[in-house]
Amino acid sequence: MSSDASIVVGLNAVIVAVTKESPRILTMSGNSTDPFFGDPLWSGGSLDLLPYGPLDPEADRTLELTLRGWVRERTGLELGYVEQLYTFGDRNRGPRKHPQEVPRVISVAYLALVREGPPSGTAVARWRDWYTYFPWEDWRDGPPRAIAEGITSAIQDWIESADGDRRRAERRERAGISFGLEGSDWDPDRVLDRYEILYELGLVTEARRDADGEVETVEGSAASELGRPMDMDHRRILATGLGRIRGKLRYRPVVFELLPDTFTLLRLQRVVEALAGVRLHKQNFRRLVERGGLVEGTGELDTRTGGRPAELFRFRREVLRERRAPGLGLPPGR
Amino acid sequence: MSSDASIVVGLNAVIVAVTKESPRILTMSGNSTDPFFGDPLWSGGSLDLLPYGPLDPEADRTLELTLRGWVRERTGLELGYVEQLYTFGDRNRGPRKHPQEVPRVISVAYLALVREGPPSGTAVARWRDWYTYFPWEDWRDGPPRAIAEGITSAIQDWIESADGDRRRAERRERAGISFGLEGSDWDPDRVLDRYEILYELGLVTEARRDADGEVETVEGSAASELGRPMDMDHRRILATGLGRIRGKLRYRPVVFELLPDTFTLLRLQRVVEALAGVRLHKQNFRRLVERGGLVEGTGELDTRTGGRPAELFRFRREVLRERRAPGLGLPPGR
DNA sequence: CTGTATTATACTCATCGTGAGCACAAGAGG
DNA sequence: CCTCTTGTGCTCACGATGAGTATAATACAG
Repeated sequence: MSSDASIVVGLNAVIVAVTKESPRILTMSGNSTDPFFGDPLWSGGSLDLLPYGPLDPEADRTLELTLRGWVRERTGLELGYVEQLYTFGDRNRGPRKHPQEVPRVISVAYLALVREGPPSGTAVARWRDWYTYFPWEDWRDGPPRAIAEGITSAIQDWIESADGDRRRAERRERAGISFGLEGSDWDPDRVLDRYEILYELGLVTEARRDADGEVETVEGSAASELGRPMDMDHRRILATGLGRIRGKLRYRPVVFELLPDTFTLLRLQRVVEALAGVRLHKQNFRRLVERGGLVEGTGELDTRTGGRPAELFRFRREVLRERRAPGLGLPPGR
Repeated sequence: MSSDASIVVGLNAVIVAVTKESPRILTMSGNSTDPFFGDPLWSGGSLDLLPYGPLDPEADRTLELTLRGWVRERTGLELGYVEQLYTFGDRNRGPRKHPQEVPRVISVAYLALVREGPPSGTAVARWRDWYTYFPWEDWRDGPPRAIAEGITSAIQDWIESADGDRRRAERRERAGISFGLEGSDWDPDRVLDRYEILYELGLVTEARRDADGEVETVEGSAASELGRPMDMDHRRILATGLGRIRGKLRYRPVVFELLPDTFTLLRLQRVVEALAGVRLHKQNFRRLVERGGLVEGTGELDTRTGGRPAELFRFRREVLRERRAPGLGLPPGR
C-alpha cells in the first residue's frame, strides 16, 4: 500500500539565527550541485532553496535526529531548538514543467534555531535576512514601503473586482484580517495568510511562474517584484516558519536559543523585535521580562552600550516550571 | 533519492466529536479487515486503531482533501475543522515483532472536528469516550482515581530511583511540570508529556508490549492497566491530538465546530469542559463568551433545561475579524 | 570640565481582564 | 406553596498591561 516508487519523502529546514538586529535564515543557491543538500531534480533552476535532505529509511531512528545530523555535517551548525513545522504534500508544488514526470513529494519541514555563526561545513549555504523574502513583514520602522506602494491598492482592486457582493465581502474580510485593514490590527503571526493572498494576487514571482510555466528570474531583474523569490514552494514553507516562530515567542521562551549566555535587556529586546517585525515599549518590555522571572541579573556590566553601561542578564530555566506561558513580546492587540 | 520502496506514507485521523458531556473519538477495532481503513499489516493484532488511510500519489491534489474524501466515503461523516497535527516518522513505532521486515512508516496525522452523528459508512468504526484511553486526564469531578491510586506514588518512586542528585532533580522537575506536582499547576495541555512519562514508567500497556515483544491484551484482562491501550503508536498520536485541541481552545473558536447552530451557554460550557477535562466558573464563562463577542443571542428559548429556560445562542463569525485570539475556557493558571 | 547625546533603570497612573462570589429570576415537580 | 434547578445580572478585589515621566550613568564634542 502506497509503497509506490512515485512518492518521495524529504526533510526541509527553516534555520533561523539573529545577527545584531537582523533575523536570518540559511538558504542555498539553486545552482549549487551539492550532492546532498538540494539537488533539486524537478526544481526551477537558479532560485534560492531551503536546505533539503532526503530521508534515508535505514538511517537515524527519528526524523529530528536525521535533520540535526545532516545540518551538522553540511554546515557545522549545532541546532538548538528544533520543532516540526508542517508537512507539505500537495501535488503541483512548484513549476509545472513536466507535471507527469514529477513524483509526489512529501516534505516534512522543521523549524530550527541556532546561535549565530558562519556556515562552515561542506554545503553551499549562506545566511540571508529573512525580510529579503518578505519585505512587507518588517514594521519596525513604520509601514514598510512595499505596503505603502502597491500592496494596499492592489488589495483594494482585488476586492472590488470580485463577482458579487458576497464574494466582495469575503475578500474584504479576508484581506482585512490578514493585512490589518478596516479596523483589524496587523497581526504579526499571519505571515502565511499574507503570502498566500499576495500569491493569489499574482504579486509574487512564484505565482506567475506556477501559472505561466516558467519565469526564470535573473538576479537583479524584476526589480518591482515583492521580495526575493524562492524555488518550488520554499517561500511558502518559510512563511510558515516565520509565522510559527512569531507565535511561539508569545508563550515559550525560545528567543534565548538565539542569544549568547549573557546579554543586555536591550539586546534581548532587539532580537524579539527583529523576529516580530515590530517595535516594543522599552520599559514595559523590561518589566515583563524581569518580573516574569524570565531572566536574572549577573552582577556584570556591559560598557559597550554607547550610553550608561547595562547589566548583563541570563535566562532563568526554572521559569519553565513556575509559569504556564513564559513568553514575551508581541502585544496581544485590541 | 529516497524513492526507496521501504518507505510507506499514510494518513491518520484523530476525529473528535462531543456527545452530551462526553468527548469522543472515532476508532476502529484492529480485528476488522476493512480493506481501506486499517489493514494493519505490521500491527499487533486486536487492539484499537485510529482511522488510517494510505496516500495515493495519483489521487487528490492535497493531503487534506484526501483525508476528507476517505472519511466521507467510509463513515459518512463530513469533517468540519481539519488541521494537520504532526508527522510521525520514527523507526520502531509499535511492536518489535519482525523489525527487519517492517518498512519505514511516515504517518501524517490530522485532527478533525465533527458534529456528532453515528458513523454510517462502510467502515467498522465506533465512537469512544477519549477518557477511556486517558482516564487520568479527566479532572471534571476532582482528581481522577488513576492519579490518586498509583500514578502519584509511582512517580515518586521513579524520582527516588534515579541515579544521582542531578538526575533525580531532572525527573522531579519534569514530573512536576507535567503532572502539576510541587507548586506547579496541572496544565491540561500537557497530555503528551504525561503519556510519555507513563510510558517510560511502564504504566501503559504499550510500553511493555514494545519492550517485551508482544503482550496481547485480551478484552477485560489487565484490569489494572492505565486506560485502554491502542495499537502501534496510535495512543501517542491521540495524546498529541488531545493536547492540541485543548491548546487551540484558548485562542481559536474551534468549539463551535462541535456544536449545532444554536445552543445554550451551558451546553457550550459543558463541551468546553469535556474537552479541557476541567470545570469552569459559570458566570465568568458566560461573561467571557458574551462580552468577547463570540456569540449572539437568538431571541429563542430552550425549555428543556430542567430549570429556568435558557436563551439559545449562535456563533458570531465576525469575531474572527474583531479580536486577535477569540478563544475561551482553560484558566491561564498561576 | 561642561554641556549634550545616548542608553539604562525606577516609578506612577489609568485601564482592563479575570477569579470569586452574592443575589435574584424563572421554570419544573411534589 | 415550597423547594430544587438552572439562568442571568452585578459587584469587588487584584493583577497584568499600555503609556508616560523622571532620573542615573556613561561617552564625546566643544
